[in-house]
Formats: sequence, C-alpha cells, structure tokens
Amino acid sequence: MTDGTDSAPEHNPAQHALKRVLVQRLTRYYDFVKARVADSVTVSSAEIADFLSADATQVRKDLSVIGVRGCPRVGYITRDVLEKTGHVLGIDVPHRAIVVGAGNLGRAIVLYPGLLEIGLEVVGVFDNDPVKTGARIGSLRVRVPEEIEPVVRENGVCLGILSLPAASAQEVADRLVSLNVRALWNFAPTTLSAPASVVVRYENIANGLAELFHYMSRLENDTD
Amino acid sequence: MTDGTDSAPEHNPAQHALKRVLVQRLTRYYDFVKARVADSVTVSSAEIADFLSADATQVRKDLSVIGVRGCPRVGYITRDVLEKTGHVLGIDVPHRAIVVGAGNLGRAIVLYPGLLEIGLEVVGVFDNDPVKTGARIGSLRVRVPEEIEPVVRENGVCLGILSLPAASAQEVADRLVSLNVRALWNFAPTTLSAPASVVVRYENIANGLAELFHYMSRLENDTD
DNA sequence: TAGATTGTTAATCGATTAACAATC
DNA sequence: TAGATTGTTAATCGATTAACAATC
Repeated sequence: MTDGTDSAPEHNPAQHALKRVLVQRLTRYYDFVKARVADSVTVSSAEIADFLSADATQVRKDLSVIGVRGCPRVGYITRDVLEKTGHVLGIDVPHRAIVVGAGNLGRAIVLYPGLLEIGLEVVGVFDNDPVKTGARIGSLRVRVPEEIEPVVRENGVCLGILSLPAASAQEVADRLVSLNVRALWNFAPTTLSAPASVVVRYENIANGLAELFHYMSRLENDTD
Repeated sequence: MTDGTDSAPEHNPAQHALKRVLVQRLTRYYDFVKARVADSVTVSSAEIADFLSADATQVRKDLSVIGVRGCPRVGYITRDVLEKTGHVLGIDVPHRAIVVGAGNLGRAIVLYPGLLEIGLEVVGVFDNDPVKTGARIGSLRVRVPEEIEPVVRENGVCLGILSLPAASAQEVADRLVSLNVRALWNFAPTTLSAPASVVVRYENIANGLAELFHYMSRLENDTD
C-alpha cells in the first residue's frame, strides 16, 4: 500500500527489471499523464516534475531511459508518454487474476474499478466458507476452492490475489504456484515462501499506518 | 500499499521526522522483533539483517540512531528494540480514527484486526447512503455524515480514513481538517489538498499492481 | 584470556541535481 | 534568428557498505 509503498520486501530482481524507485516514478508519471491526455497533445518535463514535486532533469532522464523522445521547444507527445510508460509497466497487456478469500477485503478488491483500468480482469473468487460460496460479487459467483484449478487453467490466470487469513495463505500460495501462476499479491499479514520465478508483492496495511503514525507524532511534538 | 509502497507522494517533512526509508526499515524491524520477543531475550543485528535480507551494519546504525544500545557478544535486548522502535514509530500511544465510506473497503478496514495491534481504534464509521446507515460493522453502527463532528470532538479523533468515492474525498477531507484531524489516510484514487500541518498518506492499490505487472512481464520475457 | 558482537569512522557506490550544449 | 526545451555529461550529494577498534 503505498507507497506501500512501502511495505513490500525485496523480491527476485528479474534481469531486465528496472530499478524499483524508477518503476514507482513511472507509475506516477503514467497517472499524471493519463489525466492530461485528453486536454493536451504535449507535456513538458517541467510540468510533470511540478506536479510530482520532483526534478525536471529526473523526469527527462527517466523518460529517456524507457525510450520516450521529446522535441526541444515542444515537449513530449502526451500519448507517446502514456503508451511507452504503460508498456514498460506492463499494463498494456491484459492480465487475468483470481481472488482467494471472499471476505470484505476480497469483495473490495473484486469490485475495485481501478483494476480493469490497468488491464486486470478478475475471473474468479474463491472461499472455503460455505456461508460465502454461491454468493454474488459483482458479476462473479464465489466458488469452492476445488474449482481453483480448472478456472486457472481455462483462463490462463497469471496472478493470484490472496485476501484470506494468514494461516491458510502459504497453502494457497503453494497450490497456485503449482498451477503456474506467475505472481502473488498477498494481503494476508504473513511472509510467503515461493520460488524466485514467482513475483510476490505484499500489501500490509498496518505497516503503512505505522509510517503515518511516525509523521503524526512528530508533527504533534513540533507544534506543541 | 507496500511496499506501497510505495505509492504515497511526498508530504510535509516535519522537523524531527526521520527519513522515510529509515521509517520503513524500522517498521520491518518492529515486525520481525515482535514475532521473536516471546522466544528470545536477545537478538543480534545479524539475525535481523538476515531475515530482512539487509546489511547488519545498516541495522546497527539504524538502531543506534534511535537510541537502542546493544551489548557486544550478546546483541540487543529484544524487548528494548521493540519498545524503542514502537515508540519512534508512534505506535505506543493509542490513536483514534473514523472511517468515512462504509463500502466493502471501509468495512474491511474497520474489521481489520491488525489496526488494534498497533494501537489504532476506529471509533466511528460514516456513510451518506441511507441503505448503509444503521447497519452494523463489528461493534459499530454506520452513521450519517452529520454525526462526524460530534464523534470527532468527543473522542479526540486524530485520523480520518477515507474509503469513499474520489468525487467526495476532498470535501470530506476539508471537513475533517476543519475539525482538527491531524492525519488523513486516503484510499480514494485522488490527490487531496490539505494544509502542511496535516499528514496525508495515499493508498493506491492500482499503483502497487502496476509495479507488480512490471516485474511479471520482465520475468516472462526472461524465461521464454 | 579469547571470541563474538557492537558502534563508528572511512570508503564506496549510486542516485540526484546542476550545467550546458544540441536542436527544433 | 531567438528562445525554449530536450538530452547528456559532469559534479554533488547522500546512502550503503566495508573495515576495524572498542568492549563485554
């Protein structure tokens, strides 16, 4: 989560993967430029930098690294920036995911409209609680865990989203890995073990909050 | 979110606030040491570093900065590390929060057990949707927005958690700021404007996911 | 005492920023 | 042409790591 950032531990640095900080900045460039693409054909490095309160040189360097070329006196073509950053981030190809755990968090994830926008389609929700299975979440029906395998295979699911209790997270992770899922997005408060070829990202709400607390208490002390 | 990390923009650097990366590392030290405190009276910098796949020197330096002193040949007193890091992070003092927006995400937050563990108590949930008001979430009843003011005042609420649509986020933020809330934790996909004295943290699920996609696509390319 | 581990200073490394030439 | 903005090289800055002395 923020920055989680913020809270994801180091994981398998794939060969051609960009530096983490760079990827984070690109994500923000993408957001900004996306909001601008309808209004303006071009965008300057200074405009992007201003918005992010970053340095214009930084922006130019980053864009240069990923192969976006601008024009002196003109700036960058907005659509260009959007396409290239989107491509580097990998959000220009559709991805399919399943959500395991249909509690409040699982439901929130399935219904989160932002996922489709960046090309993620949730094709299945699972829960082993009989009270939950059968219920509808958006257009999906909550299924029993036995159906994970066929759904993953038939849909070419590449991402498993774990929104279940910590106790069962590893077991489900292992199962998904054995089905060739390439990435895990873990909302359960545990560390998972998975082969280096699987990307694991942790979202730990409490960690982000601890960070917030730090800044809060500093402010309070300073002000009083 | 993780690493969100990950996704919070720069905000008001309060005078005595520690560097962001340091705070993030401290959060992880805290987690690790907390899990160990029952088992072991002491912990060495190497053990902490191993677990986080970080550098032992780094750990010693960080602990030294926040005033944790160890013993040569012995290591650090586990409880000591826990107390000091907890104190620096500000999670040793209880905080009170309200949640505005009682959708799935809002419910997930209210019911998230990890919050109480780090000293956050949610004392109110609000929604302007008549379908939702009156419903119970855990031990709380969803209230109408008009009750925000009395609840904030009576409970000394310092944190506002926004789990509502982007369109109404700024309006609610302004209202909370005028009630002297000191921090905002924004789950809505918008940038908020707030005075520098208010700490704002953004949790943008989609951003974390975009980062994940990047590493996924790199892995795929490398493997094929 | 010998050995392990801390704590700190110095060296390296990398990332950010500044300067400026290239160019539309 | 003049001026604005890119693109890149060089300089600075800070953070990480290595080395080692202090010490229980």
